[in-house]
Amino acid sequence: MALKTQKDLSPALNWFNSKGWQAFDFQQQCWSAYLHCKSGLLNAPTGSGKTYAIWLACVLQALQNPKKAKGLQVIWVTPLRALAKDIHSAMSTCCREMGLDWEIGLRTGDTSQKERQAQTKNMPQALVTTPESIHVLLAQKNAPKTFANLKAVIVDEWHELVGSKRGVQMELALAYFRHLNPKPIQTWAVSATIGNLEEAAKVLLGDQYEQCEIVKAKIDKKIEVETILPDSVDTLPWIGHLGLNMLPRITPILDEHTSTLLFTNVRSQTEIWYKTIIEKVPDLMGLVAMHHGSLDLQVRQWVEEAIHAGKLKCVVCTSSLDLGVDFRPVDMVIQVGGPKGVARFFQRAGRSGHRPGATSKIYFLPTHSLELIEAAVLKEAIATHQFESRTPLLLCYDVLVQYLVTLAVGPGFYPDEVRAHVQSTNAYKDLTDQEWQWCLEFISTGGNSLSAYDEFAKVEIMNDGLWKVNNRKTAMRHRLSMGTIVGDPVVKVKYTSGTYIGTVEESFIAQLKEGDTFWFAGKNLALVRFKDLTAQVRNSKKKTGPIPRWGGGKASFTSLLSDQLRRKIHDASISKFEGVEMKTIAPLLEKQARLSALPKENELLIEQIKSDEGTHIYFYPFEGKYVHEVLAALVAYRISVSQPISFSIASNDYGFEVLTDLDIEIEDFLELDLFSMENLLDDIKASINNTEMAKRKFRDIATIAGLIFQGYPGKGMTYKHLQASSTMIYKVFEDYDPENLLLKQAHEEVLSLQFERSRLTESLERINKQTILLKKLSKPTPFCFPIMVDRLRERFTTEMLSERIEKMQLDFQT
DNA sequence: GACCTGCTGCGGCTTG
Repeated sequence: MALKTQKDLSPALNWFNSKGWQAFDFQQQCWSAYLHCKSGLLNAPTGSGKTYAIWLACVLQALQNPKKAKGLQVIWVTPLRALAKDIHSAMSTCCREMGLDWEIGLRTGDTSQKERQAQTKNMPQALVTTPESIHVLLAQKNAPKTFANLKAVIVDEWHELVGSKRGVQMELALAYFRHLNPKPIQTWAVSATIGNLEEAAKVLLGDQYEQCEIVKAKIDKKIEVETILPDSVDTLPWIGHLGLNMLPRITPILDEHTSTLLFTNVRSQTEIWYKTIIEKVPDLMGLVAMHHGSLDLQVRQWVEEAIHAGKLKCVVCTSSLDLGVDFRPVDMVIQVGGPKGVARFFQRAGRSGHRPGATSKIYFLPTHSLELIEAAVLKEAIATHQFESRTPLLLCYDVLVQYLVTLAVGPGFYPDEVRAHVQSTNAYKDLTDQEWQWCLEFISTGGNSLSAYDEFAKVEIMNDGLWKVNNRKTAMRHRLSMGTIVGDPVVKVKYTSGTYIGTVEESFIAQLKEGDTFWFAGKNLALVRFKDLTAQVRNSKKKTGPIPRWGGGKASFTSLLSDQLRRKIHDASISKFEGVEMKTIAPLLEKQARLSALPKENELLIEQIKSDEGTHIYFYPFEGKYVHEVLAALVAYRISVSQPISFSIASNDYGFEVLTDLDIEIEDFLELDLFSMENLLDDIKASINNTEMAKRKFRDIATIAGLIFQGYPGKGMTYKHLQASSTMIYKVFEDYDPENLLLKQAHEEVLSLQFERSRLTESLERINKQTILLKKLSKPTPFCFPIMVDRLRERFTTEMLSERIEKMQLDFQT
């Protein structure tokens, strides 16, 4: 029975009061929506108590029924194991204090086998878990029984999942629950920073969207953003991303606060900052630590505990600490370098002052001069509550195939039933008959091209029409490779004693000889031997040596950030400099205007410079690195079709360069309609090395779809091996089964995810409306210099690079 | 004078 009166909420209010907290309107709103059996989305800033709001709703409803509930009632899903652990302990305490006789279970990959078995026998009333673990439960024979009594599912940090295949996996699990149970299951997403709330709610609820309620907290979370300004813009470099020269400005901030998180954008930067801090500020030795995804998990857990316990003053970290410290606020946050997106910046800011009513504070440390504009944009976007949208994924055949095998490994399935609930999701609502048949065929025979190999015919059709995996080895292999996260193979770094330190890339270790030293995890290490994907090391006294670099996804400006950035530059072009950041950078932008120009919003700036390298042409769409990479390839391709010229290309978030060693004039080529929308897709396919990228994407897709077995836990596979088997399958599909949906998906993902097709189209449309502002220059400008250096860096070592830069400066001073 | 570049995330087994 639903509750209706204010009085029914009083246990929750009392509980809040007993904690010394204050319940906000949105919490009461959330409770009454929940108590009226609604589903929906709860949107409130970090640290506002939204977690408790929704949890208390579950508890209040449970309290209505004095008998102890049988079986699993509530599932709480989080994207992180660490978060699951935190929430589990908070929920247990809450239940005890409210007098609810419920068992709260925790199930992630960390859960012991014993505990798992106990759960299978006797499910707790509430389970805190991850999307992957839910699917593991779905792969058990008794899955229908396990979830038969389910009343509610809460998906925490939904914005982290929407927009990824993990989100699609969650959609499928929710659809399964909904169709298993005739009674409606209350489904709530909890989310802080997301631009497309409504769409996110739609994705959560699929075809049950009509019952949706969006509860939006009207709390104005106070966030103070302060840019650490240089004394003058001249002291900030034009290029670079480390920001180490600003360290003297950081130390006073560390002194003034008990605990600070210092966010950097990349792992090697974290290592470098950590090293520099303890070298330059020896007082902080032992009070600073570092945290990133390639460090040993235990070390990371220790660091999280230590900052919470006040043993550390500062942790230098990457996004690895974006989440996961939900119940552990720090005093101060510093962001080094541009975060490339508003939501990410906001999220990090929220790590400080993480309490209802408290003000969060974040310092932004620009590492090169143009980042001052980014600083101004971030400040404004946060003040006006603008956040990026998370685009939900559609028709991921790989995830669907995995899901079907999961069900076949577990209870087995009848295709018609499953098709109905699969199509009730947002991701697969447009799945065609043909595509569905293809998926069924694929899991039962291996499809057109793989039917000769038994191992791909995973699912058997029983006499009664049930689709089932009977082969034990197939079932085990499937359980071993569930989930949608495909990691790159890595090299483990261990002491000779066996103590684990962390992971680096194969290519980094490959360049070292035995005895060579390097700096990693805050230690000087020497390589002893490298065998079986493990680097054995010992401590070294030598202080020199390289710092590992990890390859990974390159962040690009989000479109929200790019839009605002173009506006700021437009403002600058009419000498409008608002805010301290813009005032500080004004002299540099004026220099840009003097040397070349500042484009208005309806203009596209193109700069042409001749050097002894040849003709450099720079375009500035200000659209983020990803889009620029494609545009650069497109422009180079379209010119080269008209006459045989070869180009080298480079790009950053602001613009891109095409360079040829020939002496050309750009206006000869502008008539070619370089940015035309005609034949766009074909030209892009021809210009970028589409197949190479698609092959890499295909590796992930093939792994998710269960075509490539990643090996047994702990054993691992070398990169070469993995790539080899996926290349083989790719080739088989290409030759014998070109209509293969997984192949199609790989090409599609390259275009839509890597190259942001929709953004590309938008920016081309804009460019076509813009007037071209062509400048022929003899000296590099603040805009083009960083791109120029970026291109060189790819070809030269550091020493050679500094010589080149010196030479370049001499060249241009003439 | 300017330069060290690009994140995160989960899950599973064997068998003495």
